[in-house]
Amino acid sequence: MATIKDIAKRAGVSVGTVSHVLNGTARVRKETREKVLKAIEELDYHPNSIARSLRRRRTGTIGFIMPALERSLDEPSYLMDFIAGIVDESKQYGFDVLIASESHDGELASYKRMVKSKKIDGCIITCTKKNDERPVYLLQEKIPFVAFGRPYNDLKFPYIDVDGTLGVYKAVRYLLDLKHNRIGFINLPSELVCSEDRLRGYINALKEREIEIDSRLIIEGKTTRFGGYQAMKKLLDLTPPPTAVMVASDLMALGAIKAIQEAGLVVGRDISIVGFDDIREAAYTNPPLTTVRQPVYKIGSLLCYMLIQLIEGENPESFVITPELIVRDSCAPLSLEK
Amino acid sequence: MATIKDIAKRAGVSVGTVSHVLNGTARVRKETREKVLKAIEELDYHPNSIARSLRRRRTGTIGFIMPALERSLDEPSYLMDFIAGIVDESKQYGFDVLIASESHDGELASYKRMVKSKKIDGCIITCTKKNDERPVYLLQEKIPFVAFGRPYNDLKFPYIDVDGTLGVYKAVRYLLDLKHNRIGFINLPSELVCSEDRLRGYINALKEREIEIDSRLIIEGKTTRFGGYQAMKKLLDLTPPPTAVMVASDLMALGAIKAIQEAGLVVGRDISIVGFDDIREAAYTNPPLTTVRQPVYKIGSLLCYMLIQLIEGENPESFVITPELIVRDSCAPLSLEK
DNA sequence: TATTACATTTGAAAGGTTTCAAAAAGGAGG
DNA sequence: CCTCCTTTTTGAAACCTTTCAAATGTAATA
Repeated sequence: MATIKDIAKRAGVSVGTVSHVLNGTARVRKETREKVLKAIEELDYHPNSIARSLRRRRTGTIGFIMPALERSLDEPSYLMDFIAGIVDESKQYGFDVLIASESHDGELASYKRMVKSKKIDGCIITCTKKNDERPVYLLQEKIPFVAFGRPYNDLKFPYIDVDGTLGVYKAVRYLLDLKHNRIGFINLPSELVCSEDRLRGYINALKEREIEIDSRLIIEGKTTRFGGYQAMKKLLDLTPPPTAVMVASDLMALGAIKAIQEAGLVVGRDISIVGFDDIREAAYTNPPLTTVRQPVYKIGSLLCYMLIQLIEGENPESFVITPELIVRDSCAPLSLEK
Repeated sequence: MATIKDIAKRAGVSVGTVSHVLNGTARVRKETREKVLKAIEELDYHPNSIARSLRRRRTGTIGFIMPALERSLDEPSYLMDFIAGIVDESKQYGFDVLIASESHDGELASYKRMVKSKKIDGCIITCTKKNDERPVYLLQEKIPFVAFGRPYNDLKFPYIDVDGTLGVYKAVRYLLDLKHNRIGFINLPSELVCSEDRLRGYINALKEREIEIDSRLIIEGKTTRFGGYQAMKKLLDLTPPPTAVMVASDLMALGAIKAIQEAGLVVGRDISIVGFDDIREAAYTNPPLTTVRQPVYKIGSLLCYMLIQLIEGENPESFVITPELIVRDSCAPLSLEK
């Protein structure tokens, strides 16, 4: 396989010159450049990126570690879209994406491996938890990183977040406008940073209408379909059960729908459901799910861009995205149900 | 950050010795080893894998490129499971996974980039097509690779495949046993190697029962939910429409179910459906989908293992997996429908 | 012609490992 | 104490780039 030396020899110049042609790091006479380019073409030379990384102290690779949480059942979720966003964007800048899975032994093991081995220039984290060790570690080791999800405990790092409070607020207000006044809320596990935000949206909406919060209507479940299924069962056991339910993730909403169907009720007639995420499946449930959209692919690609900025020494701006309520057919006015 | 030199200095030995301790490439006296290990511990030293890769001419990284086909709509599909299988397995052997997406400009561009840049030791391909350029290229460049899907055009490479012919055959025979005799078949695009196999299974099953093949009942669709939806519409327009349909992918089956529901029919009563893949959603459709299971996570991890063997100079055995029919509730005997 | 300034090119070091031949150390036998 | 053999350790080359100071070439100016 051709190396830079072969090119130098063939073009009759020094390796330094070839390097300059390759990287534009110095002026080189036009004729010389052309000789070099010709040799490169003829030998089908491609720089060895490993050698390059070693010398430059930059690998052109970013890391992403699949959160174990989302993979508990390897269920369909936003993850594939998110990764696609990262990968597509990274390509624009000549970066590659190294992917790993969270080790079962200690959260941090994978990050340490990635970071210490020097294979990556920075990484993207998602699904931030309260008291998450990862940002602390990455900050301390001075590894560039960006996160999907806002910082907790006054740590400082670049992030993108979706305004979960606003999203849930919009959704619940929508249910209230449909005359529902006994609205359940199925939330994410409280260890997740975003679960608190979403709960606040629920509370805000109810308070605004001066509806008393009934804590029995608020249930926390695992982030899986089954988690939603179980939570919904509990809500259906209440007397009276809620006439509408806000579910903090679509995946859980799918489980909730199943629970409702099993109880012989019809979603969108007997009981209204709103989800959160707008995963692909949401448009295909029966009835199609009304939900709060998080543009996950976009967030993936934006985060990737931010990370690359950070790696290049710039200072990307963090921001919060305003989610949109996507109205489909899983909700109906209360009056119809009577 | 500590380098091997720092360790050598601190332990009072040469770098060569440290390297030997690290890799077990030579005997070193117990005391010496302990001195070295102590220094490593104290300085929290981790070998720089880039330097190591350069010298060893091995990166400890394998590549996977997301097929554009499956991503046309980034729909949930087997891909996430497949990747998880690869990533989890690679970890066992200290390999990392580099992930890229297929370029729109020319199939091969991503592979060339990965391969030529020397970032990977080998790669995994999936979704092989008839006249696929990728295996040809990889073979020619002598890049170790393994494939999910058998070779076409007498190329030779290690692969794992699922016996699509047998899978479809089993499924169709199951429908025949339920007394259906007008069975539709929605197939994958014919450019895919596996589409032909699956069609053969359909034909074999019908021939065995001496049922004539009606070519109007065989439709090819895109590998998306919408593709299945469109194909099903066409089948429903036939007079008479089929009483049962074999769909060559679950994702397409989801679309088909939607089309059936829109036509006011009930899946599992008015019309029977069998899918192929057993994606996560299959268990959650209404009614749950009877389908042919491909153990995708397992295939991902097995392929990963095979690739690593290949990289290490061994000669992994290719094989074909016998798929299993998972019976759920989307099929009913013909008699009931009358 | 000698001097200066500038554009272009070069050579070698550096980046952090592995590996191999050779050197050093240690032990046994004479 | 010397020789021979084995075990352990060493030093330097190699992997392929980038980069920087220095060298060379060229043209313009005095």
